[in-house]
Amino acid sequence: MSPKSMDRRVKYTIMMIKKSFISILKEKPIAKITIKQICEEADINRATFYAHFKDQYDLLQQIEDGFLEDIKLHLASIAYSATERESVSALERIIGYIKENAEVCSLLLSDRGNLDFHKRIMMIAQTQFIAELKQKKELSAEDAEYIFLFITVGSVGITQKWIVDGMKRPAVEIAQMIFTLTEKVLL
Amino acid sequence: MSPKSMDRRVKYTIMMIKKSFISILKEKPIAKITIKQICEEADINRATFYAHFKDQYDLLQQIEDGFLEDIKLHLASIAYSATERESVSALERIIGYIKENAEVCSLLLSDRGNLDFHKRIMMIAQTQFIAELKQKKELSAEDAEYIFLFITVGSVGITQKWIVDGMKRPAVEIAQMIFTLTEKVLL
DNA sequence: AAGTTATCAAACAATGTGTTCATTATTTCA
DNA sequence: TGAAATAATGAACACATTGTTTGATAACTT
Repeated sequence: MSPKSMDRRVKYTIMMIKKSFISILKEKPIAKITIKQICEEADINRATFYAHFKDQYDLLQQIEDGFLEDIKLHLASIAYSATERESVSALERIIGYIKENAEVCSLLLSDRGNLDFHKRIMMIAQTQFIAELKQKKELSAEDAEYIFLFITVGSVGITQKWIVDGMKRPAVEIAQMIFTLTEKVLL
Repeated sequence: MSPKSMDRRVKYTIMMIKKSFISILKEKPIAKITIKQICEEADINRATFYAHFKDQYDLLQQIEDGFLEDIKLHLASIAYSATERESVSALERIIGYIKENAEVCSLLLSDRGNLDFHKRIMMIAQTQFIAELKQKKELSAEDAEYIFLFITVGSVGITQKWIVDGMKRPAVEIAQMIFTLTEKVLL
């Protein structure tokens, strides 16, 4: 279902529903949001909602998926990075993209979204970077997983704090910080 | 409201409700759990539920709070630890306690519970440990916060994975791993 | 044993859910 | 452009959950 091949009506409907949902999500946790409310705010029939989404959670999931799709595209243009400069740059790109879409991101990455989404974003940037280091160092598969997890989740934590604090620092700085901490752990 | 001062009936009611809730939480996410279902499984009147809890989320919150209370007690017996051995031991204690109460913990710390709860547990063990290192190193307050966050959230990630993997490794090993990674970051 | 307090069953209006169906509006493409 | 295809709509529906209130009953405390 690429947005290109969609009927214009469908595009409009989905756009309005997502917009409405995001707007409501700013005010209350997802558990308190009703389908009815989403539809009223979007001025979309409730039956139409059910034609596209199962419930609020399915809707959130789809928003997140679309987001990751975008991020992947942003990264696709970057060649596989072997040097530090390139790694940091990849991280910076992602973090910069997050800043551009601050409104939605700060929602999805705040307490509102779910932790899995955080992880997925960070893993995109680091997976290949970590893969190399698995080889370089002589780590058991399981140990490597634990360390990988430590780094990934920690990085997510940092990004989240940065967002909550209003994204005042430049993205490069955060990217550099994550990279440095990662290196230390892998020393 | 310490459990000591409670009417026996109240103790019983709350016990049954929590038990029922935990049991249901194994099968479905909290959002899909209804008050009615909790009460039926607990054989408690619905009106009685509302006398004690606002909703499922309030109930979960209270379960988590009780849990943290327990953990704090477990730690209270440990003197302020300055050496590595003592720090690791403190971590091991917590992780060991988690293992003892595996059933509930694996729920609260899995995707089911919320991230804040993870953080709160780990912070208990590390707060004072980190405090020292803020002084030793010359870090700006903000930088220290970011690094602290990286470590805390990363540690939570490791513990979570350990639980999900069935807690096969001994608790000391995980404690040692967290300590080592923490030290590396702070190097 | 008497007084206090928690739980209970039953009932209630209010609200949301998920689905169906005929009707209307928009889009697609031949 | 005009016909066929498709999507959105409004209304209605049975059903479930919610949160609250009532007076009666049972258990606890002192």
